[in-house]
Amino acid sequence: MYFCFMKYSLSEENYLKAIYHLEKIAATGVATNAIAEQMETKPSSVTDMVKKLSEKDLVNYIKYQGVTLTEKGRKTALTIIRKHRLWEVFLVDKLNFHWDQVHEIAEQLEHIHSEELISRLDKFLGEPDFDPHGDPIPDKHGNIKRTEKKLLSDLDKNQGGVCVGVKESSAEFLQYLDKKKITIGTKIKVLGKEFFDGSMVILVGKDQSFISKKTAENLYVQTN
Amino acid sequence: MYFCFMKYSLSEENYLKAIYHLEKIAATGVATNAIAEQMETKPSSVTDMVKKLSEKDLVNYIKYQGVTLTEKGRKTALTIIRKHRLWEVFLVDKLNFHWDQVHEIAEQLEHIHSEELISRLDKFLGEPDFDPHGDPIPDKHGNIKRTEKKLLSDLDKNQGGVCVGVKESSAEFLQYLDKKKITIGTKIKVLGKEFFDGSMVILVGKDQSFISKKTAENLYVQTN
DNA sequence: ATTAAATTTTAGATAAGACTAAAATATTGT
DNA sequence: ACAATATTTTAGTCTTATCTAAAATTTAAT
Repeated sequence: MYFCFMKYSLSEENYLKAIYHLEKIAATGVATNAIAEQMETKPSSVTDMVKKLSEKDLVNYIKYQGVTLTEKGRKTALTIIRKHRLWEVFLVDKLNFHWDQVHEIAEQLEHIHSEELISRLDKFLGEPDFDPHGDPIPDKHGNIKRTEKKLLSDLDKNQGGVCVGVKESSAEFLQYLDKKKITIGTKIKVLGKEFFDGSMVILVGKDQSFISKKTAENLYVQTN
Repeated sequence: MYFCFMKYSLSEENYLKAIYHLEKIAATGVATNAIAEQMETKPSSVTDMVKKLSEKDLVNYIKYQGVTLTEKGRKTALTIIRKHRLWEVFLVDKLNFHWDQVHEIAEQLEHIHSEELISRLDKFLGEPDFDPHGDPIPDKHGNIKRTEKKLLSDLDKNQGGVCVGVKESSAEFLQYLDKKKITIGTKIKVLGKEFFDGSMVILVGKDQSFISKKTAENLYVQTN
């Protein structure tokens, strides 16, 4: 398979991205309905688009049986995700945006077509491995650096780790974490774990903090 | 007239920009044909779009009599131009693109919708007044800083100035200037002017250089 | 194993933006 | 002034990406 830097439409790119993210969750082929919900569109529109993507060899599609990305589709989705995450780094690191403000803008920037631009942006940002939410940035070939990532709630007493991401990424949650002085790169150590409600006392930097089970279940830490 | 940060479509924005640039040249209303040529589209398409822009109060349009921008249209065009030029500065200053490589990418970036983004980008770049081609960057209200700009060919012997822009901006010309070590900000002094062909001997930085009349007629310098 | 419910697809419609061909209006040359 | 030419607009078609409503298929329930 040769390199094929075909340009796809905004809509096609968004569908590929949505399917990529849904594929990670659903073990089977991704359902039309699921895509429709994610894209905030109607199932019938999804069917149409999926047929088109299938013609272009970006997805495997059999009527009534859901969708999976082809290799070509997966690569394409990953280049879009790469762009999205690099732009997020730019917005946070260089323009001092807050990590909960950047998603919408990156949704637009990810569709700018220019290999050269992204290659230079990557260098300018210092070839980062993670975006501001702790999600890994694929390299230009679509390879993702996999890391040992655990939920904070899975750590035992006295275990420690570095915050590398969030599971839920609502603005509310991110703002809450901010108040707790927890961000990507923050070192966390579990000082105590309450049995009956799963709450924790943790060490954040040099200060103690109390967090609920729900919070601990939505925070990823790297332990190695 | 209150502030109205309506979002316009890609196509609408491109028409506004084209009309803005054509309006500077044509004294009268801008001709449908001229817009079609600039936009690489057909006159009939222009008529359709111009009607739509007129409905939205962005242009004044009377059948068969050409188009002019309304105040609202002009302001909108200027915010797009502002974005275009700021992104060009970013591409050249931060990503080390060459000034003849950035136009196409900026054409895409100029359509990203976010006030906040542009405001922060502007600060990040040091609130520049000129883009890499020497064109002025409108401020957020659409005001352009006017400067005394002359063609190099209009300077007399021993007069000097700083290169602030080009009239023609083809890649060929920009590359030629580059070979001559002439870029925005380069100090130039006229050492000699040949009467019969208008060619010049000039001082570029510390070196002498020979340029043709044609070149001198396409280089803007600031003399004050 | 049928029927009921949910999901998915088809068929037909719509809106934006572009096109072609033909009609309408302006401009120009004599 | 008036025919010839150029420009501009209209009318109708096309594509992309949507939608609704109805039909087809799959899944779930008894």
